[in-house]
Amino acid sequence: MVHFKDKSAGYLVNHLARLLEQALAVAIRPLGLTPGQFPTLLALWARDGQTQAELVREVDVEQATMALTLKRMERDGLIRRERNPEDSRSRLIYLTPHAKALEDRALAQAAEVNARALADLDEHEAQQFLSLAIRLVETLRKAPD
Amino acid sequence: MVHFKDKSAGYLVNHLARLLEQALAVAIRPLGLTPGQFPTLLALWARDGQTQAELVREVDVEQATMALTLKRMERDGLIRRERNPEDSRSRLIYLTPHAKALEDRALAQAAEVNARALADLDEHEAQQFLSLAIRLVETLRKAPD
DNA sequence: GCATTTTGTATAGCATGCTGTTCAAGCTGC
DNA sequence: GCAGCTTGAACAGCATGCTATACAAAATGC
Repeated sequence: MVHFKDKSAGYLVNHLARLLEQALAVAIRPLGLTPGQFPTLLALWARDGQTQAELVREVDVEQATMALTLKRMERDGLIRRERNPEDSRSRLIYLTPHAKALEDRALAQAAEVNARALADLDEHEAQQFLSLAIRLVETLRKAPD
Repeated sequence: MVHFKDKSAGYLVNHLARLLEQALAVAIRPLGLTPGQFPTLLALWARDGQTQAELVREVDVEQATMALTLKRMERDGLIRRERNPEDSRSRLIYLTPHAKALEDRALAQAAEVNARALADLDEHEAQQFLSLAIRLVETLRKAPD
């Protein structure tokens, strides 16, 4: 019998997200990183010295979530904050040398987890899955409700 | 420029899962339900009177997670627990009449959220996405690490 | 030039997930 | 018939997400 859960995008995506997050957690634990830090690290590896508000827009989480993530990253020695000469409400967020040094190994672990998840799909199917996922994200980001 | 996040199954699925969970939260809030309760409700609507261990296997979350979810559901008047005559370590979990009465409306809301997420895809693409997602879930559930 | 609005952050409170630990009850083997 | 293993469940501690609130600094309007 086919259950609701095999026909529900929400159910499947939630389940898949938990499995992927777990796999990533295991893969990057030896580096002292956690899955929740990954999107912010990607943004900072791409461009160092951003404000919290910029990171919020790029990572698409709520400001309160980003504030807490940055607090943990600071605690863990991944970032430091310096005053922003342009706007004294905000501070600029910079990666520590330690966090910069982790980039290659962290990306390699993430790529390995992705490859493992997609292992059962051929090249075309994998690309298809990513394209469709992007379209769902875009659809939901635009939907006002 | 294409970012890592547009090529990473993990990044995309995490983002998509957050968007879908949020949309579902809004849609079922008027019913007094939360997204985390949904998988357990689906299992109990399909078969009432299961043990916690059975629900854990069906929903595929950790036992501690299920224990806490059930505690909140009990607090919210969605379930009650009765002693299991077969095994006094466990209790059988039953939906309250209130929770049973919510089934149709809750399923309708979930279906509406799924439809909205898939709105940009045609019939074939939507089916393709669900099939591929199922295969990723199965691959990761089998992977030992 | 000042009141109002907007923007940038922090914090509290809560839901949902995890690991680790503990404990009771059932099962197994000798 | 009991020691030891297995199974069912609860709870503590923590990460990651959300909403709601609060407040300071910047921008805007008149």
